[in-house]
Amino acid sequence: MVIQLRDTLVELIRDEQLKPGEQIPTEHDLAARFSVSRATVREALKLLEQDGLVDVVHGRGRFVSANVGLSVNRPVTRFESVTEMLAGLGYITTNRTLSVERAAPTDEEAEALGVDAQGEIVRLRRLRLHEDSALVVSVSAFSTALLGTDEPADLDFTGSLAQWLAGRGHDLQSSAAQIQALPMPSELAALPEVDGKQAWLVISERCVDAAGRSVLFSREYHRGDVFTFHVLRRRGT
Amino acid sequence: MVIQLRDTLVELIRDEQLKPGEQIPTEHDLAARFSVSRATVREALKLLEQDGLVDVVHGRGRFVSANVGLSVNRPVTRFESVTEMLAGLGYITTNRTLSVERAAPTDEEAEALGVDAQGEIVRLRRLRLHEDSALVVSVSAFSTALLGTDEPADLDFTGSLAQWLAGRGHDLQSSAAQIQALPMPSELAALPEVDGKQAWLVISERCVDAAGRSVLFSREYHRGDVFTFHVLRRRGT
DNA sequence: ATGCGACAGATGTCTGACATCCGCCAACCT
DNA sequence: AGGTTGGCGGATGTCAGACATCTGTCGCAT
Repeated sequence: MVIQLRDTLVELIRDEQLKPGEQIPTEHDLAARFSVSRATVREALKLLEQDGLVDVVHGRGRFVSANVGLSVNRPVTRFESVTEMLAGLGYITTNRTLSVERAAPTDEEAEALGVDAQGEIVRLRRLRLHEDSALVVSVSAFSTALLGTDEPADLDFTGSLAQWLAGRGHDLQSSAAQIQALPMPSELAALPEVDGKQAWLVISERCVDAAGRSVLFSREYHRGDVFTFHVLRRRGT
Repeated sequence: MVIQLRDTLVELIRDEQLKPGEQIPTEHDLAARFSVSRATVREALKLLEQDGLVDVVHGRGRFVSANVGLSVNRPVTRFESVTEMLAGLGYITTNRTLSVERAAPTDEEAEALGVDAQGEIVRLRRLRLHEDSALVVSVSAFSTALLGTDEPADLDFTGSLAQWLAGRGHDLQSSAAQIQALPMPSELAALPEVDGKQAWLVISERCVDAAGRSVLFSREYHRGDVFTFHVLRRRGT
């Protein structure tokens, strides 16, 4: 109910054309208007404050803040698989697996997955192709323990890796990501489908499942002339 | 007090080594422990829920969620000027102004600033140099109204543009930003300090002041081999 | 004119109560 | 014996009312 009220209040602010600086109704009024208690109203308003949509001044009231009016479509802060992202952008792509193999982890992979640097991980390299050109190049690493009795070569990763992991009990929930602009490593740039002259927008992320375990480290190269990421930025916090 | 309690609870979760899935003390216990009312505890906990740090199950309790353990240093979601960012990363840079001039806005600039496409804006192009090499190339646009009686050429922008705007009553608060990986436009790549072969990490953002006005549209090119942005990503919301 | 206090109205916090949901377990029925 | 039901404890969700604290305003006394 608090959540519902919060969303209602957001609508109210957006729809009533309340401009930054304007005062919003008091807790008492809102409680009366929506037939809920003041405590409930306060919890909803607190959420809006944390979102930076309203500012509060003790003794005076609440005022819509500067951030209203700023919004973006698919913020990078929303965790989603490459498959989901491409579908959301309307791209029809085909997946091609370049390689699936057991290999020694890079330092980065070892640290992210919490495995020994002398150990072994599964590394999966894939292309997302659109009209015979690679839009995204993915290099993913995960623990060999997830294979169970299967060998890497037996598996079919042309679908969503996130889905495959979910089937093994690891629902990806969130990640800590790095964003860089890099050229394509020469080994991958050598492929005919991969444009080696592009700037590539690279997301390297450590993904954790619902239980908080680091399950996947992946680096996704997004073609620079195709992809744009969006994000809202705020002072403080 | 709610905010203070929220931060205390975050510490409590982090320091007590509570792992994802573990239950946190009940509202009643927390209220007793910190000598506050249950209402106050609830407001603080609601904030943690919105942050995705705890999950709540009606009738059972609250449990620390998967996102605990994920954190990054200087998230892109934190709005800061290039000057602040470079200082935070420990770079000592010198500013060089390439040009300040009245000019016709690009479509993008006109839309972001809410000015007529046939109108005029001030465009400022600057370099942040480190050891005679450009780390960041900025192209900023703002309304000519901000000049007052001054002419562009009279102004000194070697300091922080954000500070200059603040002095004119426009404290930059937040922005909606795009992130791309692009080559440097040829005109700027021609400069000896600018590496034209680099991939550049580009942030184009519309910045709004405390009153919610779109004050500044800027595009910052960050050298790809130097800069890495960080961000937390979460499912939902 | 200036300063001070009363006052209204807003948010911040507290208290106690009841509603609802969940997990558990004992009593019950078949 | 086994499955169902109902009660109970404990957790969150919501409510009503009260008081505390802060802000701006207005009127009155100096």
